[in-house]
Amino acid sequence: MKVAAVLIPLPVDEPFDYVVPDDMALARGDLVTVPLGPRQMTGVVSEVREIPATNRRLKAIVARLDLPALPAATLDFLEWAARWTLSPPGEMAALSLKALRHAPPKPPLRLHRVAGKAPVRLTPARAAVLQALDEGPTVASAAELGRAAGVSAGVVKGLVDEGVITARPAETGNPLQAPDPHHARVELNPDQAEAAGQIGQAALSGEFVAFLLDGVTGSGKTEAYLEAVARLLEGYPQAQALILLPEIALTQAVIARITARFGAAPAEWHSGLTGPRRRQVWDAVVSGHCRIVVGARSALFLPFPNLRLIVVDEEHDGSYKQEDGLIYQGRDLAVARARFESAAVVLASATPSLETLGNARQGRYRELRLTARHGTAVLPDITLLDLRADPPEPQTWLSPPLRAAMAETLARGEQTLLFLNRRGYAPVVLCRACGHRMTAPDTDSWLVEHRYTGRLVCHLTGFSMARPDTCPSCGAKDSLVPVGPGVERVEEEVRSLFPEARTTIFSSDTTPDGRSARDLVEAMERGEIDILVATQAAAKGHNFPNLTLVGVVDADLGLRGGDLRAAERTFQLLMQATGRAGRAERPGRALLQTWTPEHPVLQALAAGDRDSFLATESEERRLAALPPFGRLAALILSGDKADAVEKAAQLLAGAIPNAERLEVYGPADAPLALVRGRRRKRLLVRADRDVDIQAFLRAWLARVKLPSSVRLSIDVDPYSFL
DNA sequence: AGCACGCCGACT
DNA sequence: GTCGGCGTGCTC
Repeated sequence: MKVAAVLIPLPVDEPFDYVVPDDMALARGDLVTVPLGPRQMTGVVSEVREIPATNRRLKAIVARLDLPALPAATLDFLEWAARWTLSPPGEMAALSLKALRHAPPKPPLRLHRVAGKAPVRLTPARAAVLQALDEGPTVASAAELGRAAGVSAGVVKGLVDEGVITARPAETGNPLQAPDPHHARVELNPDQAEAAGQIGQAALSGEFVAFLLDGVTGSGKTEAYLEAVARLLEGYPQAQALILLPEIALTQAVIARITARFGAAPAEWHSGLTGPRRRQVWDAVVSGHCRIVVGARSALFLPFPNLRLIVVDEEHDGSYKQEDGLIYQGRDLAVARARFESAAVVLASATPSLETLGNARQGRYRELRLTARHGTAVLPDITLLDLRADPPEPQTWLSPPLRAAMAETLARGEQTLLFLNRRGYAPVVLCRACGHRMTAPDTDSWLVEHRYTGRLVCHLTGFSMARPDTCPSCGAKDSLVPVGPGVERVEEEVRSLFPEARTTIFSSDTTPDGRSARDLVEAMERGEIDILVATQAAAKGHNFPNLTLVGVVDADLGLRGGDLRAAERTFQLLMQATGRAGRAERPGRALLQTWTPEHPVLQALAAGDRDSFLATESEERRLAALPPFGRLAALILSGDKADAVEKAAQLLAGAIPNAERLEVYGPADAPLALVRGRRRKRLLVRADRDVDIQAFLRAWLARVKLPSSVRLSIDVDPYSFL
């Protein structure tokens, strides 16, 4: 008999076997409906094999879905990714199938008036519809025609039912326009042309090649990789390319540039899409019609049959790391996917991660450097402002030299960006009477005061509460005071210092979606804003020609707390933020306020010396045998009851297998020991680079049976140490 | 993940 | 004497 192993979205580590009905042709990658207890689920066939009739009673596959199978390389990749991240393979595979829950949008209708046929009752609404049809386009949905006539779709449907209007599905063909590689060629400088040539050729070769595309802000990385996409499509028109971006705010700008370059909009893929649109893009990708996809990290799981090029833009960006649910590093999976596809992959950044740089230096990635800055712009002059010498007045955050520089900039009619990577008004709220610090009721994190909403917010869980009048600890009235600055508080200070200036905040609270972010960016580009107070939402990707001063309010922020990548992240963020200044003809400068100007990260920034910073940081990691010179994995145990979590941690700690060149630390309280009412304990594994850390983890976990009241999540290559 | 089975408190 | 709490375990 024939049996199929089917991956279904369950937290189990193996596919389930089902009998293949005799009349069903089935192969690896096919999508099927299978019974699971009382339910039915959609799954992917991982394997079909012939076995002798067995006494194991297996259920049968219900149906093979009438959809293209997952391409072989896609499925190979998904199964590998599950093993790599120690995730259930069915759940990994399900990432590729999420769009199937929706039907694609209904095709528009071709609407015609039937000659000589009048409605039985000509109501005003019906007359409006007929008039709109006579005047307007004839290809539309019933709802669109109704909207044009100012009535509901029901009126249109009534007329169709009565035979006054005929409605046939319009032939739309490919809903996504085909990109034209010749549409709008751009002049490239020699560095860009060299990079585009190498990437394009690699993508055409059908072999796996990884590139680091390393170039300062404004050196034209986007043009270079778009030209590589153009060369690929010229040489191989059926090829598909995937461009990954760290966040939606950036996608609008890149999409506009792709549309301009290729004369057709690429397909977008991110969490903001509607279900039907997702399905439409999914269909177009799996059928091979869709050539260019621009998306967030989840686009990595789309079923491309012909993927030849993956670009990971801003590869150093922390948002490629997925932290909840399935835990993975999107940038690393992108490289793995390219390997399975025999495609080229480009990791692009002005401040590459140490991991990527290490891979380049070891010869695993080819290094392409863009050195020339666009136009006449130069990198800004970076100065450290020692707050010990020039402290701000009490309860203010801008030092006298920074204020003076802002005044000059304003007087010249140029723009200032004040950068502070802290949302809200104040990061901490204290009681003046008893010293109580406001925290979330079920989480070990401080509540951040937001004045715009008048609420205290937990940035970790989203919990919020109205600001109380009395201290919940001692009951004192009006004793709660905000401590420290967030962007809202800095904005308040700026408004009182420069009441005549046009001041705006840019943070995820004020611009929650791509559209509002784009509006704000455009207002900034048109010079309608004098002073922008921004979190990292504004740190990257935008070109503000009249911006000549960047003030970093707290350059020390992020260097505190000391996790593995603190220095690296701070360097990258500040480099991106200061890189905003002086992108057009005017020279820019950046002033960094700090209490520790001697810190190596800040010294490297002030010297504009990225390579020496990276060399120093890299050496420290090498000495400690930490990533990228060693490997890490975190095991987080969580549960409602502290004693159960503690016992499970002891159970795990007692079952550590022997291993060479590998150590286990902990168990210890996770840095945030209480999140959403759940206690958390953490164990950390460090291993040398060539140790198979996944095999070790599997062997370890096989030895213990954890109670179901405690949840274990495994993070191979943890980033956040929360 | 869902969903069922299974042992201990307050109700018709 | 039952209805229902969520702890434990299973789903091919």
